Amino acid sequence: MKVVSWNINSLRKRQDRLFPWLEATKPDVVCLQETKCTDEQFPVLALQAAGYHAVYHGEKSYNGVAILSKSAPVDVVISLGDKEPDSQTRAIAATIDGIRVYSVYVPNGQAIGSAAYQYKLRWLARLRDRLALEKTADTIVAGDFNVAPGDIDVHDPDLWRGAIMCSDEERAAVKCIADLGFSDTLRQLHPDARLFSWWDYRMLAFPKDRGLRIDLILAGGDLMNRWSGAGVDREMRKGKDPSDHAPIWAEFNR
DNA sequence: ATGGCATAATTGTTATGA
Repeated sequence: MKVVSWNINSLRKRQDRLFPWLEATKPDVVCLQETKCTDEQFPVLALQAAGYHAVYHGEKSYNGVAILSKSAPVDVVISLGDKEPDSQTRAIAATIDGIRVYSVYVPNGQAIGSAAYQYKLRWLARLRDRLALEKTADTIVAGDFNVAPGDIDVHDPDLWRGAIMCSDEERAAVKCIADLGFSDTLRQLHPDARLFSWWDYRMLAFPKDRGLRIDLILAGGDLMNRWSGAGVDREMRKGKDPSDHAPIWAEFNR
C-alpha cells in the first residue's frame, strides 16, 4: 500500500497537477493539506471519476485537509475530536483497509513566542493526546508538521538554529508524538540522506536545494515492520506553478 | 534590517505562509 502526503497549497489551483499525477503514480492513499477550499468546492465527482474516494474538512481561503483513497474510508472524524474549540480546519482521520489514517496540517507558528507559536505547541500537544487514545494499532499520521525534526532535515542548520520550525520546543513536541510508538518512515529508511519536502518560492531555493523536511509520514503498530520504501517526489516541485511542497511517500507490504 | 514569491480574498491591498 502506497501512502502519500502532500501540502498542495490550493487544491483548485493545483488540479491540473493532481489528476495526471494520480493517474501516473496510482497511490492507494493521499493525505492532502492546505486544500484552501470549502467542502462545497471540493471536487468530489472528478476524484470519483479518477477512481478515488474522498473525505475532506475545509474552509474558505486557508487551511483545509483531505484524504483520498482507492478503498472506501470509514469512521471519519474531523478535527482533533477533543473539547477545545477548533476554528481552523487542520485534521481529519479515517480508517482505510483497516489502517487508521490521519491527515494533519500543523499550525505554522509565525514567530517564536508569538500567540500563533503558542497555538502551534498547544495544537501538537492536543494531537499527541488524541493519538494516545487511538484504539487502532496500525495508524499512520501524515501531514505538514511545520517542524524539521532534526538538523539533518535543514539545508543550513546554523542559519535556521532556533528559528521557527527548528526550535527545541517544537522538536520536543514532535518527538513526544513519535514516542507514543510512531516511526518517521522516511528518516528510518534513509538515516543519513539530505532529503527535503519544502523549498521557499523565493531566492531560487528549489534549484539550489535550500529546503527543509517538514512533511512527515509517521507509522505505528505493525506497520513499523512492514514498510518497503519511502521517498520524496521531487518531480512535483518542478515546472510551472508548483506547490512549495513536494509529495512524500511511504510504501507498506500488505 | 528586510524582502524576495505565492495564494485567496478582490481590483488595490491585505493576511498568511514557512
